[in-house]
Amino acid sequence: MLQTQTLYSEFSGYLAAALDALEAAVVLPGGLNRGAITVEPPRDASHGDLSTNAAMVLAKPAGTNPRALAEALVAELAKLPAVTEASIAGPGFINLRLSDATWIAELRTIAALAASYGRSNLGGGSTVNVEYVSANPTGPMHMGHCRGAVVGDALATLLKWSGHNVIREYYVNDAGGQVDVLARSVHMRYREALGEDVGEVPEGLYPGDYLVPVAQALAAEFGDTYAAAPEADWLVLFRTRAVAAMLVMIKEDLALLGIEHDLFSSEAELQAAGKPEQAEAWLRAHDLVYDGILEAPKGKTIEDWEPVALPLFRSAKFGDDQDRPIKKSDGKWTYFGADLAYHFQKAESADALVDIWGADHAGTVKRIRAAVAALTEGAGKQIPFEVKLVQMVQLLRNGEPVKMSKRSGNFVTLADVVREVGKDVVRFTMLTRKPEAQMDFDFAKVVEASKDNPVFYVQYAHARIRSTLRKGAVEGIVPADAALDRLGEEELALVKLAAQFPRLVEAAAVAREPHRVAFFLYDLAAALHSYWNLGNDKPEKRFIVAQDQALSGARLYLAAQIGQLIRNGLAILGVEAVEEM
RNA sequence: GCACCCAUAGCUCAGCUGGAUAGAGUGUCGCCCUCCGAAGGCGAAGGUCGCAGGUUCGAAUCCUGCUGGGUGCACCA
Repeated sequence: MLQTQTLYSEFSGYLAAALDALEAAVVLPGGLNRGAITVEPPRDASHGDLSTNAAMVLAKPAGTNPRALAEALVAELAKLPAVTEASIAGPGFINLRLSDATWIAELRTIAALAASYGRSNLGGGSTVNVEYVSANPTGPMHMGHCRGAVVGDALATLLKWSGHNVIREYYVNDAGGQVDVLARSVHMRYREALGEDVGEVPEGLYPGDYLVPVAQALAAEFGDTYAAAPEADWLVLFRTRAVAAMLVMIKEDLALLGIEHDLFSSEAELQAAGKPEQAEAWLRAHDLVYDGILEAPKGKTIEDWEPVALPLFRSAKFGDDQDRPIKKSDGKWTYFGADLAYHFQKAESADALVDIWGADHAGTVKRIRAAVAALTEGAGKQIPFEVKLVQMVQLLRNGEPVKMSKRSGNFVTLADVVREVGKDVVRFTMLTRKPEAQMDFDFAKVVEASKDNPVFYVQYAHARIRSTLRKGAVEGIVPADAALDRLGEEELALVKLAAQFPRLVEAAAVAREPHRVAFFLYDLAAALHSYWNLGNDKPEKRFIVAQDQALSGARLYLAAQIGQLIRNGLAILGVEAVEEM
């Protein structure tokens, strides 16, 4: 069940009709651009329930002044049955106050749509490919991957709620030099498993113990066949086995976070299928790839640097520092060379591409965007391609930085952190900051179960609602919609906040910013707690009022819908709504 | 040297893609437990939105230039 009409979009329609009426009456010239018109709640609730800037936006092109136009619009809008008051404020804002019945109707809508309230058809079923995580298959996930994983996953769900078909994709870099290093590392462990004393793990190999079981399995299966054999005999086999084992581990780590991808795309398979060659041929034919000399990198001295001729992509034409090689001097594809073909492949089965990358890859955004734009345009369909850069997370423990170093093998694994603080805390915390801002993740603060901690604050609001409903049930009072007209100002304030959820979800999806949902939930929880606390001093404001079954039923109905809304928001974020705390 | 991100209350951060008197938590100060949950509640103080220009009815938000912090700058991934 999809919700296509929200209260706000409904009023946008009414506004458009009012403008049409003014055009028909020749108060307003036809053909004005209405794109900048908004219908939203005023920042200050005392101004009313809805506000529009239409008069200010249209006054100038219409050759009139905002107040005059606003007066004409107010006259039209005041005719709507849902509008109890229409007024002009400030430079020409039109503020509308809506009848209680309108809000009560919205409350019923929440109840009717339940777990679908907030879904929309904004995306019109178009397919968005969201690529996230894509960690190299050389070891378990570490905390450096965590933020991108959570943000990507929440974004994917958010886009689904907004009416997109979503492909969650993981790009497996199983073709580069680092997986050869992985294979060699496993070979060392393999010799160790056969009884050889390998001593200290040599510099340049992965030292992690997690390779031991892979090596043991190879030793059990093949004995000492490859112990003294030349690398060419075992490299592919060991690499394949190791990558497969690493992917199993990675999927387990992701499962701890509640993340499951639809598609794992292999770089090796992409290359085997000749995709990079096809891309290169097209780019060469359009003079976007040429054989040239790679310039020396600037601002950084490299001892053994010497000029080499390589096939270069003209990324400098698109704002990059210099043109970038798509092949290495040994004839193999560079990461970039394979990656542009990979994105072109993704574009074949999607209407839009979104990549979630760590900020350390920011320098490669321009070249890949330029290459993808050229390739998809060349193929006759322009596919929007966005890269969302997720900034670094600094891990702290009681204010002290926790060191992360993959090379040394003693990095902080994602699994350890999830086991220590829990999936919900990790996910919610990662979503309480806009992705492009750096963040600290302090173990001590994050597990603190108090109001300081947004996760618990939101979950507590839900638990409180559930416990109240349980208590009501014990006393024979259940949510009922018979006396909703008895809900007063304080109760309807909750409904008004709740009613913003659909437009918030849409805006968050358009901006690709799932963190907005987290902040909305925090606000909603605050409003719920605040209403609750009215009951501390005024027993007549409690959800359950002993002498008044009808009123209690109505309030429990409201509570039930707020609870539903919290569940919906948490579902987008991938966080559990708890029954009790 | 260049590119990208960030800069908002003492601290940690929001600010709905240009709207009205810039918000929340925390900290500080003052009150409040016989209570459907006090790990709480109510209230107060606290701001040159880094700086300087520009765009327009209107700027924390957009543009330009600075300052400060972060990240990255071989054919690595």
